[in-house]
Amino acid sequence: MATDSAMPRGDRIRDADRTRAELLEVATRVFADQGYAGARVDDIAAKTSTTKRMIYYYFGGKEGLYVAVMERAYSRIRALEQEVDVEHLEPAVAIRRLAELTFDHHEAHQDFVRLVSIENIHHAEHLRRLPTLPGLAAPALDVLTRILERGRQAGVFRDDLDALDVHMIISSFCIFREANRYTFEAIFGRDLLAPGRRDHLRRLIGDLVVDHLTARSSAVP
Amino acid sequence: MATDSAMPRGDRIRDADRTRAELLEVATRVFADQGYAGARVDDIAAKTSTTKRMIYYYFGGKEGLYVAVMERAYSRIRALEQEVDVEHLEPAVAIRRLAELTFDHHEAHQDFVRLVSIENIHHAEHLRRLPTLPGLAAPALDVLTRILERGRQAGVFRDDLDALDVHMIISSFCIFREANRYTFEAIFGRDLLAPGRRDHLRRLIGDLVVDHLTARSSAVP
Amino acid sequence: MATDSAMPRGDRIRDADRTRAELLEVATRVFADQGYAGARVDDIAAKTSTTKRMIYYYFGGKEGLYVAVMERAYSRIRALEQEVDVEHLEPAVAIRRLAELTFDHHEAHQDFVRLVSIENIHHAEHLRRLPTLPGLAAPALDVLTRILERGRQAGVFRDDLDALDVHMIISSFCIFREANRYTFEAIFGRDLLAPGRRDHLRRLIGDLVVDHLTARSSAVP
Amino acid sequence: MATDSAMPRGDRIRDADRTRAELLEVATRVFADQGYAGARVDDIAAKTSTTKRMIYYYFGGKEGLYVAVMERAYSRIRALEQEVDVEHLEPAVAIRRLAELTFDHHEAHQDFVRLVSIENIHHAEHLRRLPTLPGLAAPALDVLTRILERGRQAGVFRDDLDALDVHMIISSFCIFREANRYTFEAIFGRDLLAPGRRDHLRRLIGDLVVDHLTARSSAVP
DNA sequence: CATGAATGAGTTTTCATTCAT
DNA sequence: AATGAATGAAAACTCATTCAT
Repeated sequence: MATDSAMPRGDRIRDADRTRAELLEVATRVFADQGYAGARVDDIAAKTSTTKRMIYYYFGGKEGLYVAVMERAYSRIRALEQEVDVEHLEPAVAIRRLAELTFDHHEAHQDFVRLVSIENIHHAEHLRRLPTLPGLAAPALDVLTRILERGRQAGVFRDDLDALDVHMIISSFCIFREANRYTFEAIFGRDLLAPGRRDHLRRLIGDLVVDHLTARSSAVP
Repeated sequence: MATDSAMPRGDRIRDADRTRAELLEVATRVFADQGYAGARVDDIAAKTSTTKRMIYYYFGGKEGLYVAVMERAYSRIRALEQEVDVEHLEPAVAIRRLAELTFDHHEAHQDFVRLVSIENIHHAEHLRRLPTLPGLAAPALDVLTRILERGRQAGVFRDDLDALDVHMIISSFCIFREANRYTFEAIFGRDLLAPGRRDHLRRLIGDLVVDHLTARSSAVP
Repeated sequence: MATDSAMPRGDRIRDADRTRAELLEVATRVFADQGYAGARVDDIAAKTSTTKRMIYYYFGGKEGLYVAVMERAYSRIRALEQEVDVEHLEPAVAIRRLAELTFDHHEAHQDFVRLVSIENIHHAEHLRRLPTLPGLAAPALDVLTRILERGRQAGVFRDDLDALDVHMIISSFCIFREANRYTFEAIFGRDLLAPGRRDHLRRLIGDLVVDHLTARSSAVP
Repeated sequence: MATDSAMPRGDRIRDADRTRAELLEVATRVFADQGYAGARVDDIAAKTSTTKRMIYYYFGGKEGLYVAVMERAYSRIRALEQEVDVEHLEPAVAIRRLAELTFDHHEAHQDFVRLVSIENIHHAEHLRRLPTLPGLAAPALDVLTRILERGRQAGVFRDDLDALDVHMIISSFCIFREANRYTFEAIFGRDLLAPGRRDHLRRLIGDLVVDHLTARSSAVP
C-alpha cells in the first residue's frame, strides 16, 4: 500500500500515470452517466483504487477533471478519424464507407456521445477552452472535403451542400441514435440500439447521404 | 395583478393556476438551461413572484417540479403535432412539408429540445413514469404512416423503411441542430442556428428524406 | 358543505362542538401516536372533516390543541376513577379490586398512557399549567387512603407505606405494561399485551400489592 | 487537546474516535432531553467541538445518530448487568440485591430510561433493527432464572411466575420512578427522585418482590 | 504520493402559522 | 365558520474542497 520510498523513479512515474489514467477512466464513466452537476467527486474517488485527494492533486478539482475527461474523449475520437482510409474508393462508395465508420465509431464510444450531450448542456464552455480544440475539426472534414470534391469533379455529386453539411447529416443520425435512445424508446417502444436493428440503420444512413448527393434535384422550386 | 377585494371564487382559483403556471414557466427555462442537477430550487423561486415554498406546495419538491415541466413540454409538442395538416398534399410534398414543420417546431421550442437531451442523460426515468406517455407516440406517427402508405401505393416511395425510421431521420437532423449546436460551433466554427443558414438547412432535411424515399435503390449490394 | 347562513343558532353551536370534538379526538390519536414534536398539524387536519384553520380558531395553535388533548385525557381518567366503588369490600379484597380496575382502565385507554409518557418527555410542562390539575390527585388517592386505613385498623395491613406508595406500585406495573411494550417485546420477545397473558398479569399486580401489604416483615434488618 | 505535530497514526484514529464519542455523548443528552423529533441536529452539533457535518460523516444523518445513541445506551446497560454478582447469596437475599442493583442502575442512568421511553413512542422501530439486539435479553434474565430456580428447589419461592415476570415487576417500578417522575410530581406533589425518599423506595421494590415470591398464596380463588 | 478527517457554504425540504376571501 | 393559498423561518442534508500527518 505505502509507496516504498526506495522505489526507482521510473516506477513511481508509472504509478502516477496509472493513477491519472484510472481516474480519467472512472471519471469518464461517471460524468457520462450522471452529467457534470450530477457526478459526485466522492463517487468517482470511491470507484477508484486511489483517493479523492488525487483528483485535486492531478486535476485541481472537479472541473479540471471534467475538462481532462473531455479532452481525452475528443482526442480518442480524433485518433480514430485519422485512421479512416477511404480515399482510394470511388466517391459514392467512399461516402457510404465514411458514414458507416462514423456509425461504428459512435456505437463503440457511447460514453463519448453522452459527454457531447452533457457538454452541450453546458454550452460547450469547457470544450471551448481546450488547447487541443483547433485540431479537432480537420481530421473529419478534410477527408470528406476531398471525397466531395472528387465526386463533383466526376459529376456524380451535387454541389449545393458542403463537407460540413454532410458531416452534420451523418453525425446527427449517429448521435441521435444514442443520445436520444431513452426518450425514443420510452415514447415509441423501439430500442435504436437493439442488435437486430443495427444493420438496417447502418445502411440507412449511407443510403440517405448517397441518395441525396447523387439525386437530380428533388426540390420543387 | 391588482387583486380585486371583491374577487369571486373563480378568480381565486385563477390565482392558484397562475402561480402554478408561473412556476412551470420559470422552471422550464431553468431546467432547460442548467439541467436537473444543475438547477437550483432557490434560483427558480427567485425568478418567480412567489416563494420556494410554493414549489413544495404544488409540486412536492424539485423532482416533482421537473416531472411537471417534462409533462407540460411534451403535451405542448403533442398539441402542435396534432395540428399538422398535410394529408391533402401529394406524398412527396407532404413529407417535405412535415419535415419543415418539424424543423420549425423545434426551432420555436428550443427549451423542449434541451429538456429532451437532459431527460436522456437521466435515462428517461421521469418521462417513463408520465401517465400521459402512452398518448405521445401516435400524433407524430399516424400522419407519417398514412403519407408513406399513399406514396407506396402511388409507387413513388420505396418500402424498406417505416414511419418510425423516417421520423427518426427528421428528428435527428432537427434536434442535432440545436442539441449539439454548441460543440459543433466550438469545433467547426459554424453556428447551426444562424439565421442565414436557416433556409438552407430547412430545405436540406426535406431533400434528404424525399430523395431517399424516391431513390431507385442506391445501395450497391 | 357550505354552512347555511339561515341555520338556527343552536345547530351552529352543535356544529362547533362537533368540530371541536372531532379535532380533539383525532389530535389525541395523532399526538399519542407521534409525540408532540413528531405530530404534524397538517396531518391532524387532514384526518379530520374540517380544516387546519379550525385548529387555530378553536385552540390557538398546535400547543393549545395538545394542552386540550391532555386536559381531556386526564379528565376522562378522573371520571373513571370517581366511579370506583370498592369501599364496601374488606380491605385486601378492595385493594386487589382497585389494582384490577386500574389495570383495566389503562388497558382500555392506551392513548392516555402514551400521552402520559409523552408529557413526561416534556417534563410535564403542559400538565402543570392545567387549571384542572389540582383536582386530579384526589379521586385516586382518597379511596386508597381509606382502604389502607381500614386495613391497618383491622391489623391486616402493614403501615410503613402510604397510599401514594401503593398507587405508585400499581401504576408503575400497569403503565409499564403498555408504555414499554415495544422495547420489551423487541428484547425479550414477549408481548405484554397479548390476550393470553392478560389474566396472569392482572392477578399478579393484585397479588403483589396484597402480599406485600399483608406480609409480616420481609426485610432482614 | 494539544495536537502533537509528530502525532503517530494511532492518535489520528484516536481523534476520530474522540469526535465520534463526543457526538454520541452530546447526542445522548439531547435526544434523551428532547425526544427524537424534538432534538435538533444543529443543537447537538453546537454543543460539540465539531460541526454538524461530522454527524453526517460518521452517522449518515439524524436517524443514524439516534440509532447509534440507542445502541451505545443499551450496550452500556448490558455491560453493567453482566457485572452483577449475586449467585453466591441465598435466593431471597439475591433477589432483593438484584432489585436494588437495578434500582441503582436506573438511577445512575436516567438518560437511558428516557431514551427507552422515547424509543417506545417510536414503537421500538430503531431498537428492533439493532444488530446487537439478540444479545440484550440474556444478561438480565440468566441470573434471575438461576436464582428463581434455586429458590424453588429450596422450597422458599412460589413457581407461578417466571424470570421475565419478575424482571418486569422490578423494571416497571424502577423505570416508572424516573419515566413518570414529572407527571407524578405535578399531580401528587411528590418527587419520586427526592434523595430523602430514595432508601424507602429502594427497600420497597425489594420487599415487594420477595414478599410475593415467598407468600403462601394470597389470591382467594 | 497517500489518506482519513474535517470544513463551510450552499441546497433541499419541512412546518407551524397567517392571509384573503 | 370555513377554505385554499401563501409564507418565512428553521430544519435536515449535501458537496466540493482542504487539512494534518
